Amino acid sequence: MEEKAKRVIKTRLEDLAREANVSKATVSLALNGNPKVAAKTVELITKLAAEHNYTPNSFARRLSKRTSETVSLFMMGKATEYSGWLIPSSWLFYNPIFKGVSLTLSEKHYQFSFEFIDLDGKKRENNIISHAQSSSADGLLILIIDESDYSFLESLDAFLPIITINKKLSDTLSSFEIDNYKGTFDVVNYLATLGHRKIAHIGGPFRAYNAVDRFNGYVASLKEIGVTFREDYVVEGDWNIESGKDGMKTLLNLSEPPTAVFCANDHMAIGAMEAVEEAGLTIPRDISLIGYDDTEMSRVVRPKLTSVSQPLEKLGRMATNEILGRITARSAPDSKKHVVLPPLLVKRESCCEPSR
Amino acid sequence: MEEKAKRVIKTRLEDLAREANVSKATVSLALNGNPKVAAKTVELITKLAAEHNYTPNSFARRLSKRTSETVSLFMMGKATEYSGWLIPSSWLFYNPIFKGVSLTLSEKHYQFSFEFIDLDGKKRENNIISHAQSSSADGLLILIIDESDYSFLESLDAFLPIITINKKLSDTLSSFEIDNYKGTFDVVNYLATLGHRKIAHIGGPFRAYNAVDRFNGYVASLKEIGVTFREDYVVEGDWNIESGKDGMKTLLNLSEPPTAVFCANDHMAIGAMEAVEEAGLTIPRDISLIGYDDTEMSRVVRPKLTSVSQPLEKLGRMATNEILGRITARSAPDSKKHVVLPPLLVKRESCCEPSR
DNA sequence: GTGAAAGCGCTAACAA
DNA sequence: TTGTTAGCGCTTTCAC
Repeated sequence: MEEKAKRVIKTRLEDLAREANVSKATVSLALNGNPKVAAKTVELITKLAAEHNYTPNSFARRLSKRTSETVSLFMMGKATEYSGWLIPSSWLFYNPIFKGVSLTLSEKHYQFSFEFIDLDGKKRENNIISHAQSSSADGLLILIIDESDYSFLESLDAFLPIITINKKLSDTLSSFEIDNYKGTFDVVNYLATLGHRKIAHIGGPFRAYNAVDRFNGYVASLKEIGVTFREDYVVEGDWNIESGKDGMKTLLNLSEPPTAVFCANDHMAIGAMEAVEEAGLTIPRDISLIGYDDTEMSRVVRPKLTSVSQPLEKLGRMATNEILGRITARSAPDSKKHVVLPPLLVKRESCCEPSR
Repeated sequence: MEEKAKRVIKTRLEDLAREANVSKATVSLALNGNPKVAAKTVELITKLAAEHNYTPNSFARRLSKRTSETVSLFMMGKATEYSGWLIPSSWLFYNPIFKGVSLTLSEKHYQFSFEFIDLDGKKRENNIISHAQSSSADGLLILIIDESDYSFLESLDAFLPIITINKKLSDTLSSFEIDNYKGTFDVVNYLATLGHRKIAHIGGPFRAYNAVDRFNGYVASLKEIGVTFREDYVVEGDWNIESGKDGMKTLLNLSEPPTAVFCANDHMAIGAMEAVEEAGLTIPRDISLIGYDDTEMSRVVRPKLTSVSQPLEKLGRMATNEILGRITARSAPDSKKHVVLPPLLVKRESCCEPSR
């Protein structure tokens, strides 16, 4: 193999044109399904294209059409240790979304680009804009994790379709999320039905929207079932197993420990289990326990963990379809869409009536 | 906001040129660090570029330079139910690789494109070639999962740098993998040291390379410790929890059941645990158990599962760095690289001396 | 040290 | 129905 031959020689539009004895324009039109081209010309060209395994140079096409046929998924969060993409414990949460987005995009022959954007970085605004520019996406899917000032997104949306996932930021920015309130209400209500009144909460880090929403949901649900909120029944974790364990220890040391605890994710619930175990107590007899996310782990621990399952892949697919629609519509829709999908309480073995 | 203003107006090279009172060529050279440009010209242009938040149109540049600054990660497998990308139980295995690749690429300002390639599809060869073309990658990282005929990759490598991950296909194709033989030997040897002779194996689906390698490693290690191989001590699973459970049931029903079983991944090991539990036996007293992959779940089950940890993220990073080197070298290296990284046996609570 | 000009491969008016 | 032509925004000789 000669050194010179190292580059793959791709057939170009021009090659096909020469061979078919037509112009480049005709080939282009034919291949793009323009109805004005004669049927037999189309046939010939298609045949030729197939023979030569022709694929258009996507850069040339995009340069010319001034679109990128790309949508970017930006994951906005603080690049601290706990941030989703960086630690395994959150993969089970992000992966389904990721999968939904990437599969949908590839079905529609769109490129998918993924970027983690660090909110701690200075000039966050410029950061996301330059990311958007360099990925030259036709649309942005923004996965909102942490609380922050996202107001600049609204003006960006005027130029570039934007949809937020996991959190509705404002009326003017379309969003797709899962109903944390319903999820938490189902949890608290289930516990109440079982007879629990002393229901504690181990939350995620309160700079994360999901953590805050689930906490708020917990508080609201408590009110709904007529139980007064106790500050000492709430502890803040960091999504990880260890923090759940610590949280449960704190709760167990209370003069009046809870009979049930609701954790904002499965990992912390599993840590909590360990603490209960180490304290010589058993679940659910002494403490009822509920997690969130319905990860595989919840089915694997003993007792099996009651949890809340979320249609995450569907969320990703729906958001992707919406952004694709916005891109092809090429104008702002009359009204912004705000979709909230319901989660589902999955009852397993970690809850029962209170014994005290 | 006018409808017309919908498109983001990016500053172009030309805009900077006009403002700096130089030609497009100069701006281009200056921005690309060409030493022939006068220092003060460079300074001016850089300042202007920063002010205008200039990023080059990547499509124009790529079209002109005839490179894509993209590397693709192709995941080659059968798109049946169990295929990695499609089921959660394998995410814990693929994610670290994925993460290593994508992070390294983004550090080097390369684009990352990801594609799942279905080996069941007809015209597999064309399939991957057209995928490679349409992603127009400068290099290919190929994650090999299932056994298949990959010989066509070698000729492709002459045009486009290719590196396989997870499996060495041939001498002429660089590869990065983790030593399944060492991993399995450490497992079997550990069990032998404990005094076990009746060591069974629950394998993955035998069309998967990892499953085959771990099985072969098991057989070879048995020989090494002087134990004769028994066919009835091997059962084939499908990586999932349920299949591990079924496998263990089969093993338990043997007239002479094993005292230890080595599972080709953690999920199956956890299924096996369930079967042991249901049979009224306990781990490790009645049966010693070892998994593979060292997923989080292994730390979460009771007893904690002994497993084999693999430097997957590092594997992804190394492979990426190598392909980047190959791309910039722009010629084949003298010799192909074959890197095999060692795994590590992580001892936990699921093994002890045999009681029988 | 800088500029003019050609060209990367494709699309899209506008003509013919 | 098909061809001509002019870009898209950047890089890169080759003159000056």
